[in-house]
Amino acid sequence: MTDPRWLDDAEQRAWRGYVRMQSKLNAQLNRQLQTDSQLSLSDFAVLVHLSEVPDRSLRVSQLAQALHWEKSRVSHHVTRMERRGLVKRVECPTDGRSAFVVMTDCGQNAIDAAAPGHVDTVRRLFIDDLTADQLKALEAIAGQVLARLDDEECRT
Amino acid sequence: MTDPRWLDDAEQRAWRGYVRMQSKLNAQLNRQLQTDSQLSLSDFAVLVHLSEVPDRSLRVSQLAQALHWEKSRVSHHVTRMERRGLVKRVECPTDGRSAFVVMTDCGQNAIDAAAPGHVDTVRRLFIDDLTADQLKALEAIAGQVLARLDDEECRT
DNA sequence: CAGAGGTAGTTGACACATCACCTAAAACGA
DNA sequence: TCGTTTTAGGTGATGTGTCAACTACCTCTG
Repeated sequence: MTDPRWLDDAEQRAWRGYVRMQSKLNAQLNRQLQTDSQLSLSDFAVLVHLSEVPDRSLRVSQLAQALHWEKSRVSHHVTRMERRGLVKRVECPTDGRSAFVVMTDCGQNAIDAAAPGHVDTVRRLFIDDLTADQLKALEAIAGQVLARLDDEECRT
Repeated sequence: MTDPRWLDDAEQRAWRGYVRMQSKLNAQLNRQLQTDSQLSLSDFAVLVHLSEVPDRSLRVSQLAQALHWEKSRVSHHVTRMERRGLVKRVECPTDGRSAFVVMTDCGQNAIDAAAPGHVDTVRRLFIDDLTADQLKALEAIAGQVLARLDDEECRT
């Protein structure tokens, strides 16, 4: 490692601001969803993906891909959600290794009940404070950084 | 809850991009720090704050305030870091309730060793891909959103 | 100086994430 | 067809984060 290029002032401010925003925003969104709907952001993400798909059913690996989660994370999370009746596992008849994750009616109700409050919170805490230009800037930043992250990931 | 205002296309793109960037970036930064230096981002944050302070020592509540963490989180984390010898607890002689968290030499070495690689990763994955304007935009966004978040928090 | 109330910190229970490893069922090639 | 490899998914251990409840100590007021 050659002499590191420390962050200059502007970089420092941007980075620390971003980190702090990110962590607080996450915490608040989680808290709102949890207290108002007894769901975590992760539960919500899983349910969203299942609700957007025919039969409300995806294989574990598809879910992992859609969510950009590791399969083990999906598996653990599905186990917990299954315990609460939000989803259930169904074995695949044609491939003995495979398992479907199916959203139950209870899961559907949960997300229907949670979605409006969640969107509202996302707006209140984030979207509605930003101008159209800022949204565009953010989208661009996310795009660039994600490209870099994906790139880096492949290289591994 | 009146009819929710769902996100329009641009908002959707910005929001989803941000969420995804945020989660992947976090994961990668954590992974790099972990594999190269056996530290988590949280460990790193604690050590940074301790290293910037006289005696490398802060009371738990000061640490909590500096990091914007709950005191319970600090307590748990300090326990884990203490187990690894990165910090130690010292009772306060003047206030029997209080405890100091002091960075050990081992902790100092750990952060000295970790910092260059971490900054480098932050640059590679994030900062260096962004223009000065983008950094300024990001700082502004973070500022606005944080103001809103703090505001919301007080209100509670 | 008693005791009411606040403050500093810890603890236990639980949810979450990651890692390394494991099992079983395909798929495939000699 | 047999044995190897790949693929789908699950498991256990460990570290992390949150909440609610708790202990011990300080402080302040009558």
